Amino acid sequence: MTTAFQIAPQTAPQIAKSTTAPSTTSRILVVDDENSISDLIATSLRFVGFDVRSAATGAEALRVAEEFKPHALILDVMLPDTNGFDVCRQLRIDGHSVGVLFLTAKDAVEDKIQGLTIGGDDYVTKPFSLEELVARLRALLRRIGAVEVDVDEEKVRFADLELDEATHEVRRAGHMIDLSPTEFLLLRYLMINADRVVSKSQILDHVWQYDFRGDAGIVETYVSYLRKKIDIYEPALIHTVRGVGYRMRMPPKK
Amino acid sequence: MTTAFQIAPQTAPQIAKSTTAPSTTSRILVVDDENSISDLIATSLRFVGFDVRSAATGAEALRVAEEFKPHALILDVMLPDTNGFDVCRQLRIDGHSVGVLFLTAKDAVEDKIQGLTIGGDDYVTKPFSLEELVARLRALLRRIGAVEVDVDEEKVRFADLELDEATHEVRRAGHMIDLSPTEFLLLRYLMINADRVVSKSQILDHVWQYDFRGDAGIVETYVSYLRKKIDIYEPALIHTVRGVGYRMRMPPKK
DNA sequence: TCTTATTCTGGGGGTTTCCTGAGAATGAAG
DNA sequence: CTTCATTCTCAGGAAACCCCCAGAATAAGA
Repeated sequence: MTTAFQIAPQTAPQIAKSTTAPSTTSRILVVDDENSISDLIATSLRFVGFDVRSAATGAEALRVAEEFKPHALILDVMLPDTNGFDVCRQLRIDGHSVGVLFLTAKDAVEDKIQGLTIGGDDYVTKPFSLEELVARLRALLRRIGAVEVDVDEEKVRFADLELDEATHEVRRAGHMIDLSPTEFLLLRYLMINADRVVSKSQILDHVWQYDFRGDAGIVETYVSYLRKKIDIYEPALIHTVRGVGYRMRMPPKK
Repeated sequence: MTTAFQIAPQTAPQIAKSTTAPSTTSRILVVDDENSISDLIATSLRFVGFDVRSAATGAEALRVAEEFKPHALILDVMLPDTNGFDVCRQLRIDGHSVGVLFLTAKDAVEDKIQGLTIGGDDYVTKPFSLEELVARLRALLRRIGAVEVDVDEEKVRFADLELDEATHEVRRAGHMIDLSPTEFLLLRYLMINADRVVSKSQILDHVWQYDFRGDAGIVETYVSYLRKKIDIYEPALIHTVRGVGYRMRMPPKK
């Protein structure tokens, strides 16, 4: 038997964006010395509607920030010249009021990740999934007030489905539905791209960690999980487009 | 330690409060020669809604105070040029009526600290936790009348829980509950962020001393303690959001 | 209809996360 | 010094989670 190893292209774009695109385009500065990572992030963020610049070193970051005036930084704590904390400190001394989303290795020493959540900041461990990164970035921007949002805007809706990004709650027709983190991200991705077909590769690229090497079969499994939780109600919203992917939509009235 | 969706620490309730009482945001001057400390404090205070400036020496503090006219100082007693007491004395000679929150090492000489509280001042020993620092600062501002508050505002409430900041008393449905200091801070943090998910990292960063080197497991332990004291009553209010953090809320209806 | 590719789903194993109890360290109080 | 409260560490077990597999079901094409 043949198992298809699908390593989807990292540039796979998130198609629909107009729905959640920020009203004012926020400027984001990505700082990471690994080009593959910063490109991945930058490309993805651009697609989602952000204004993005990147830097590979702390010094460069400060230079770019000076004239770019970003609303937020995505900042690797491990940099060739300095560490992320010093960059952050220097920036704030210089009077920039930026939010910082730190990138840290999963196994980072405890004392390295101390105090990262102070001042509205947050951190994400590598490897991450793009969906998660973007979600956290949005939350950060809201928190520091870089973009103004009314309470209702923290929710994603489709049909009688309602997904609250702040509380991680999902309801269908008012019923609370309990989802695991991965299920939550998957559902969110489907809802954001509602009425569009998304391929399994796309889903893999956005919902799973960027170093995930398994095959796309896992997506089937998780779609199955989701259906058992949200499509036990009528009508079914998750539809498969054979040979192409999945699509969330209201069933066509026959 | 894991990923965590992160929602605003103290911002929401803070903002909510500021609509009711403090007509003017209080100005705070932070004086400490250790950059990491003063940054930590400044960042945190700014986020909570204060107007903050910092200084690294006594001389600089006096200079900045001259034009900044702070309502309160957070002042390290150990400074490179002088000590905090002299700075304080000088300030008052110059006619400023400020409250002072001294920062002192744990093993500071007792008699130096004696009598600090007479002028409405207070002190906090290093290392401290941000929750405690902010709580003490607020108390100080209230005491010196920099902000006017009605009595009821010293209490934090959620559901049938009531936490009195002034007396350190906690009640659930009228029953007095006895909490240790750490338990109290933890509960307070959870209540202030009620209805939001807070990660273990956030809790660690805010409730524990900034130099704590243990792992986040201790948060689990303390949540466990808290539950045994406050969630023996129905309904349970502390909920865990697996892979994300904890959340205080009324159980979902139905 | 028959064949084949594709998708669905239940089951199982390995891992992670969480909860809790027990006991050691610390520090304050008597 | 002794006692007690508090804090912290550690470890076992339970539960949740994630991933893969393999057979069943389904749709498409011959």
